[in-house]
Amino acid sequence: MLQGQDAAAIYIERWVEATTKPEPGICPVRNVLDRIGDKWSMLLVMTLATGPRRFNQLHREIPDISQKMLTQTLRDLQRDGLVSRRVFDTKPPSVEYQLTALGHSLIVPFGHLIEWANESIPVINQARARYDEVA
Amino acid sequence: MLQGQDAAAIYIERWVEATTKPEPGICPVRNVLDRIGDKWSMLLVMTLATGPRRFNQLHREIPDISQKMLTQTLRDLQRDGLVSRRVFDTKPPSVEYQLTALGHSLIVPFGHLIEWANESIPVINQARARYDEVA
DNA sequence: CCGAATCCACGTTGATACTG
DNA sequence: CAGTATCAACGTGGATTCGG
Repeated sequence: MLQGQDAAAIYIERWVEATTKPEPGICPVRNVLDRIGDKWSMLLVMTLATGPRRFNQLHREIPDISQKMLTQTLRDLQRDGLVSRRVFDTKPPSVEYQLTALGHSLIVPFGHLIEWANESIPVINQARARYDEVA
Repeated sequence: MLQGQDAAAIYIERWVEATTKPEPGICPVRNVLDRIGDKWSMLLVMTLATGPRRFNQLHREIPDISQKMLTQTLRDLQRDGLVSRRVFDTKPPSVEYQLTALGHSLIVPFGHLIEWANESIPVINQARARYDEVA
């Protein structure tokens, strides 16, 4: 993993590399950002990070999400290969969701962002206060 | 910076730390994710990463963005302390935008995400193809 | 050159009701 | 238990027009 103050240059290169690919559909960054940026995906990923869950179990842990969005977000995550879905034909049926290896691999880079958010939020709030007070 | 296979546990802790704070407004993660996830913020940040730009200069480099969203996104970034704005009262007026130290500090953790996106996009596309073909 | 202001189309999300 | 289906509300972003 890269370190140091000028590591930024490397990341800028990667950004260019990622955003200039004329790949199928749209660029890798937008694909990932659209998922990460949506309202529930990362909350689900981080919840599943500690172990598999069943549908209503997830719903109980995250009461704010609607049933529709829980289903939809899980489908999207499954489609992207971040989450796997196993059906046990018990009666009544039971479905278990868990992170795939790919899903787990997202936690570390995402964690760096969380870390940055935690460290930076005081500065951000300060900047916001200053900005708002002028206006 | 943390490494290794079980670093995930640390990041999960940080996630909990960040999401359980009953801070002013909403949690740090949502604040940061809302910015990062929007349509233009990171594109602007990465464009400004290589040096300051003037308004129309940015507009020329990113033709797809509307003037409204360019202004609005720059305002939001400025409010969060990620971008600074300097006005030169020449005639006609000229305004220069550049990343702050905080803005620059975002590049590295964001870069990890880009790196993940670049590495993972083939797997993701594969997963999507498999998912779609069943349906 | 650097915006502000307005209007509107669209996608995302939520609420509610129903089903195997 | 684990969904689907339908409808409505809301916010984001784009197009356009105007101003200092």
